[in-house]
Amino acid sequence: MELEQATALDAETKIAEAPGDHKAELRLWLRLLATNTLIENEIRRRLRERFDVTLPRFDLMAQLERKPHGMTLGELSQRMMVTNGNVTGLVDRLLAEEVISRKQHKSDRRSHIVSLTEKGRRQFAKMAKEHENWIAGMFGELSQSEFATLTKLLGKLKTSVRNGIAQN
Amino acid sequence: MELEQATALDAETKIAEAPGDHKAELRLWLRLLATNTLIENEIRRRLRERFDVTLPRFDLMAQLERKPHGMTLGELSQRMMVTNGNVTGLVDRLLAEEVISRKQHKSDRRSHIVSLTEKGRRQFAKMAKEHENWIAGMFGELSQSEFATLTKLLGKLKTSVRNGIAQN
DNA sequence: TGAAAGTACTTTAAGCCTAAACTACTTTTC
DNA sequence: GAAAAGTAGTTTAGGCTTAAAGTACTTTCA
Repeated sequence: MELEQATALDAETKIAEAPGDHKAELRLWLRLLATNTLIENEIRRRLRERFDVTLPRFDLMAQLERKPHGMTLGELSQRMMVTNGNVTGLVDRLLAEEVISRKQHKSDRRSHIVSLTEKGRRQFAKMAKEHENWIAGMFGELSQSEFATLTKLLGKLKTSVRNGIAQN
Repeated sequence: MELEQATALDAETKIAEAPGDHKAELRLWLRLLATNTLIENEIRRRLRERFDVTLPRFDLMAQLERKPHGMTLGELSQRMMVTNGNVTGLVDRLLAEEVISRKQHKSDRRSHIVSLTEKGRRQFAKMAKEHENWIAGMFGELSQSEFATLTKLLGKLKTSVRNGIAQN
């Protein structure tokens, strides 16, 4: 039943909400978005400065690194949550840098398997190590239990979002 | 004290970590990123489908809606966490749609004030209402207390990230 | 007061990203 | 087994985004 401050959150807001009002949900979304953007912009900046690489390229390499036998473009686009056309372009650019290779699928001639080259694996290993430290540095103020709670609740939110989207 | 499922988190990971290993932090970041992308992609899709508008344009209008007297392009780019050049382009497109207006700053001739037109205010009001419901629909599975905890912890994370970036 | 430094914004070049239309191939169905 | 439906990937057109360089104006300070 408290009034809202300029920037602070208010756990009791829902109680006083008018029907159809979802300010608290909106605030959570804006906070999630802002936090994400803050991190993403900084990671982008550092990847460029330190390794002259873009975040989408780093992300694509990270996906491939987990699958030594490679994966199809379609699987890549699903995992990266982007369109096929987007992956086509990224793959072209990474092929030109010789950090990935592409070969025909054995049985399905529409399909192609891409995987990291040796050069790609080496390059990615260096980047991944620093990247991990950057993230740890940014997350340093959270305690272990806050960490665990946040990870758990985000998992729950993710499930809720997936279901909310599926239903319409 | 829970054991890890195939996809679930593991609160005890840190204890067993090798020095210099930050898998738990990385997992939190990936989960934050995935959740954000999931929501953002869906909001983008619905804004396009329902109102034929892009997320950046919606976002810019949302910023202006909170400031009836308008704001400068620089203030917009700060709040939206994008570059000045980006805002220049967005403003051009929104001017062409006549949902915002731009006028010279009274005392500083380098500066311009943009604000929503009447048409823009009307359009935004309609969109904002549905947008709020979309978010609420996606977040529906969280309890009130989970909601409050998540909002609080994200606030803390945001502060940690800001500080982590500032220190370098 | 006038040169130097700084600020607000724009322009440019290049990469990212999407939806929609397309090509080539595979699977289903009758 | 051939037409229809479906799938993997590419192309295209257009918008978003950035870093870096440029223009026009304002502030600082010697």
